[in-house]
Amino acid sequence: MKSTASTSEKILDIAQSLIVAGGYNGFSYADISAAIGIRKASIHHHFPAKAELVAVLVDRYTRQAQAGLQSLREQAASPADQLQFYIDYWRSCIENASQPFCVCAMLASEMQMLPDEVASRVRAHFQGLAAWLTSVLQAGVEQGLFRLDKRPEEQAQMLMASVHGAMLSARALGDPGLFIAVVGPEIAMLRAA
Amino acid sequence: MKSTASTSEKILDIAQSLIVAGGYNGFSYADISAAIGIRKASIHHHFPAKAELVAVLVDRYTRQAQAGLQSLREQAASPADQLQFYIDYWRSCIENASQPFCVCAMLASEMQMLPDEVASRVRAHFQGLAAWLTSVLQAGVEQGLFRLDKRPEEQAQMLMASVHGAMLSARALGDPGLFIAVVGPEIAMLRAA
DNA sequence: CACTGCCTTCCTACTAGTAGGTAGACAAAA
DNA sequence: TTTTGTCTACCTACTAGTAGGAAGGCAGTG
Repeated sequence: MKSTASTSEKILDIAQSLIVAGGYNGFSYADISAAIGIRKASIHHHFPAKAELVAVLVDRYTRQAQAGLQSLREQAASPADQLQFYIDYWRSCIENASQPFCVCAMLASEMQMLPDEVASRVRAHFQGLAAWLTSVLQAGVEQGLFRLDKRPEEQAQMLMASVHGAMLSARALGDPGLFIAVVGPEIAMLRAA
Repeated sequence: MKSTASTSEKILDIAQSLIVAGGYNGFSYADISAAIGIRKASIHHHFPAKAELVAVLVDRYTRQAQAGLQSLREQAASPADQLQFYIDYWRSCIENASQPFCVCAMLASEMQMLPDEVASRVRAHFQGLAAWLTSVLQAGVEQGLFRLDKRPEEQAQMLMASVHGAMLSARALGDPGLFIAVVGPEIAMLRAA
């Protein structure tokens, strides 16, 4: 089962796991170099500048996320299920301590000192996610599954903040159960009585 | 209105605002040096190592926070008010965009790569805060003000995660209103009907 | 077929600048 | 006089980034 990923993809994979662990300033080209056995200069060949590397990385991440959300909307029967699958995805990531922690949740906390080209992409990711959540909530309301206190856009923002906040808290305190303890009641409240 | 703070305190003040903006790896002795007009070496006189500086900083922050929470418990009449004042403190900080963003919320997201002496202190801060929240919730239950779904310890952890998560989200998305939108319903739910 | 030239990928070797940290001199205060 | 705080001057390790070349694949051309 050899790795068939291209070098650029391997670089992005390693960079992503390093960012998830330590943020934008928490890794260097030397770290990537050591991790995949390639010289620093070769990384610069693929990604001339660090900001560009991370920008491409966030683009890739957003693309994957959007594809996942899209297929979720096509496969899951009801808006309630779609929302539940979304939450469950992160819950299992956190419980298994599997790396795919949300790279944008991490970068978001460093927003203030991110290069513009990165910061704008992180914001774009959140916009895309909020749009998906909004449409799911909207559909749920129309089908009589959800009952919202506020406008779907606002409710989507709140849900997103809860999910990412809970994700950070659960990891920081080393208590995976915290994620579902925070997010669970939040989505339970959306359900129509 | 001259500053009467000692050099060490000025160093800690600047360091704190720098950490809040960019995290542990987001600032250097040179940054502090430039900000308060003192040489790098002089900072090393006060704080030999960076990890030590931040450890002292977190200690100071925790001490201040505990003092604030203590006086809150003495002054505010009911547990419900105490909780409300706590939330309001952060809400006003975020809405005024005044710097006193929680330095531990920031450091928590970098937990994995913090020096041990810093990480343990950040955890200690959260433990202390959780203890305060637990006792407030407990008192509220005894006075018939709150009705909790879970044990007070758990509920306190959840509340803490929500507050810090909402804080990070509100700042990242540049939407201060998000803080109260996320935290508000959370505490409303605690209230006995 | 061989030859040429281009392109991709990776390399060694380097740069300028910054990181955290140290040694020792000096002045003022205790 | 010892202590405290600051300085200049320096160190080593590491940062992102560059220059230039070697090796191989892959056209197209004779």
